[in-house]
Amino acid sequence: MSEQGNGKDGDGPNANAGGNPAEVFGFFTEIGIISQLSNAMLAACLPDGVHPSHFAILNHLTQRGDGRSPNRIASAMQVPKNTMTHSLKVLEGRGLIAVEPDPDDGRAKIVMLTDAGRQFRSEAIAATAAMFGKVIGPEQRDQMRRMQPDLAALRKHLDDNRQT
Amino acid sequence: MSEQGNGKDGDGPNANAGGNPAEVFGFFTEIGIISQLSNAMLAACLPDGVHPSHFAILNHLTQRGDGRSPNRIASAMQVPKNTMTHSLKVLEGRGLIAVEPDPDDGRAKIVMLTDAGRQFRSEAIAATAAMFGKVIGPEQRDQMRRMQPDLAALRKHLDDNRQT
DNA sequence: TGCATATGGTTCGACGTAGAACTATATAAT
DNA sequence: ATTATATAGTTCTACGTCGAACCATATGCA
Repeated sequence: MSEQGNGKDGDGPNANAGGNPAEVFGFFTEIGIISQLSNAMLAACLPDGVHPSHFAILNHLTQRGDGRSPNRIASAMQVPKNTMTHSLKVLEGRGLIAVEPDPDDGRAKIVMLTDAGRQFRSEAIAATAAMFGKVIGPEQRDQMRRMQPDLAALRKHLDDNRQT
Repeated sequence: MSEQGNGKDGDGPNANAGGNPAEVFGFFTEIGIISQLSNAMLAACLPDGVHPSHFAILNHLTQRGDGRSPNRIASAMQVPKNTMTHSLKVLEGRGLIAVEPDPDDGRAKIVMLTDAGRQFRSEAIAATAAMFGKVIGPEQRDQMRRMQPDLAALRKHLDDNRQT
């Protein structure tokens, strides 16, 4: 983002706290743009009414295993539970998941992947990989590999220290 | 995201196109999470009804200069122009910008920052910098600095090669 | 047992985002 | 000059997201 870089605008008592705030600001801006672009690429690979956030749920269930409660899924994806209620209704309506009552807890439910859901995810991943293959070359892959450790560490730090 | 990493699911004809697609997928997932977290931090610093996207517009006008058309701002931020119409109406309603007709083009308008808008942005930046200062330490700053060149290069590449 | 509190999920209302259709002005072609 | 086309903005509608209020069940405590 590049901010002013002259230290003129954010000058509170301890505005830059041991570093240039514009640097941090710019970094997150860059991150946001990449996130937006990659998300758009993913969205372009998904059919009709399936949003990237829906795909992320299928992905999560495949990797971490299904049979979990909506609430657990919601906190794993860091969205409020009412949002999860809505998203699960969409996925259920398309037959990609099945939502059943939890036999051990009268309040809770259990989310199961259907065969259609698993197949849908596989096809979406294939389509996405194909598209990425057109845009991501060896140079980009190297960049990603270089950033990966710092990126993961930063993500973890932010995740642990978030005040929400 | 870590995908399977066994190359079992996305195996179309040329599924991995010279690299592991799960690697790319995981990278973007990490990026998405960081974007979400940093955005949440920013949102927490903004008052009542001002969304990060609104703040981004003020920021853009400050850095790139005001007096531009809504359409130019929209394409710079990569949102559709109807979204920009809505966002500008919010900012105008709060007195942070002024929208005037373009004297040179009967169709177009011109967006100007107001003094209140400039001041609002300064205060928001100060608040954000303060919050970042609490969460971002020297180690994180080093990580960001290390990633910065690759990140910028990747962003530019994706930006140039997007099919939208 | 009975009551307070916590937790899982849903409903409601508000808002940001975006595609499609529309109006108005500008530009190009004939 | 007239007509076709492109561009700037708006409106309409639909959808994802989320805070707040709400209901039902579960748990802790007296």
